[in-house]
Amino acid sequence: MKTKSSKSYHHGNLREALLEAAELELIEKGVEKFSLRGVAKRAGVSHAAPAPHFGDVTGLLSALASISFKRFAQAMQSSSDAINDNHPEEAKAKLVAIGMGYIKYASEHSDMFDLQFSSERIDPSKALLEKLSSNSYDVLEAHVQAVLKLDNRKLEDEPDAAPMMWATTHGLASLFARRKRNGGPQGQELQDAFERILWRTANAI
Amino acid sequence: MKTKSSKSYHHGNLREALLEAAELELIEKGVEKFSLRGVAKRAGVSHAAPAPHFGDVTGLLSALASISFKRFAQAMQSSSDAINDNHPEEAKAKLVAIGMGYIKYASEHSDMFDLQFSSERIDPSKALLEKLSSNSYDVLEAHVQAVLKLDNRKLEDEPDAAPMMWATTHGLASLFARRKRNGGPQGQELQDAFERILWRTANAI
DNA sequence: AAATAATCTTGACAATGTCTATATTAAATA
DNA sequence: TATTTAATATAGACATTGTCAAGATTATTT
Repeated sequence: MKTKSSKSYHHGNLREALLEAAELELIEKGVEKFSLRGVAKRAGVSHAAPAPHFGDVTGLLSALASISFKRFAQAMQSSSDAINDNHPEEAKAKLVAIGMGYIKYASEHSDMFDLQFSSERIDPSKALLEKLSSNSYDVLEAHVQAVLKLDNRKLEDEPDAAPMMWATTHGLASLFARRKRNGGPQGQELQDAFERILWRTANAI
Repeated sequence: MKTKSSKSYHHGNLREALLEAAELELIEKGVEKFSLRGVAKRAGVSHAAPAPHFGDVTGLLSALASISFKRFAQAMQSSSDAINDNHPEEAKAKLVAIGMGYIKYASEHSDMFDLQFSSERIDPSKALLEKLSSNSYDVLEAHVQAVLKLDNRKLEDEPDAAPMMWATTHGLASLFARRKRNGGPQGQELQDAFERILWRTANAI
């Protein structure tokens, strides 16, 4: 088992090291100023070392976006799990929690979030990316389904319900992430407003 | 009055010519691959000619984003104006039309829309940009106000109403624009679904 | 042990944004 | 009108970037 500090010609764990370096690069420089050479420098390898692992810069960023999608879905799920099971309005509360987890992830990891949803530097047709992207949607859709079930309704009866919830949540998240990036306000009142809006939307589906 | 085809050293109307060239460049290359030198080439001037007019590439793109914001607000307004004044639910129908205009602009001019809302290549603190951005929001807010007035409510009583409508509309628009960019479906059924969702949201404020 | 494949380095190339110096023309001023 | 001043555009240079090709080094397989 090779360690990362080994000075051998072969790194031994370069793929993961590059992904870690890429995340730092993304956080510090942002999506647009993200540089492949900068990543290589961070990892202490030559500028062409990433090629065998990721091809071009799009390949590296797509792999990073895949990681972000995994964490994203996980953040939503754990936000939902934090709702107590004997909550008076459990289903809706969990759906709102999903939305708040969505927003929280977007604001705390705005660069990764941008990479997922609004970057031309990734290739969405990469199989893994498409799958993980739809996984995230499925998490939310499952919670919408649970809410519909309260009234004995099904997803097929209400094809607009999940897209509506997704759109509102995504709109809040991306507008908030943008505002945060531009130095706008981001206090608790705003979070409270988001939660109220999500509740209203959950009640309207 | 100089014509654009004049071969004089001074262009005479370079600022506007560069903005037109920049829009073409943006449409053909996208935000990320947008090149200042490419714009200069299109306009038939040297690569450093844009500098006196816009400073750097951020200056040019910010100016272009300002133009887009103007058209954006105008598209929403004219979409609202197209609703007949004796529509049975005039106020809500106009609000929904605003949303549909929003979505239509995002899908028909997705590159300009991206530039407005999700690009690190513009400087949002440019005075004109901030003003035009809030103008767009004001158009929607005014329509929300008209809807609230139906029940003798005021904007101050319902601080969440306009943000909720904005978020849902923006979410639909940006998710749809992304899907379109990635070659996803974009049929009439989708437009109908958007309209139903906007109606639901308008009824929930 | 030898052959093959994967990994990494080095060097090169074109493209890009921006800076400086300079040329040309327009506008202001005397 | 003549001259000065400012604005506008060009040309050249520079550092940075992504990608490619050739070769060196090491793992892996045969």
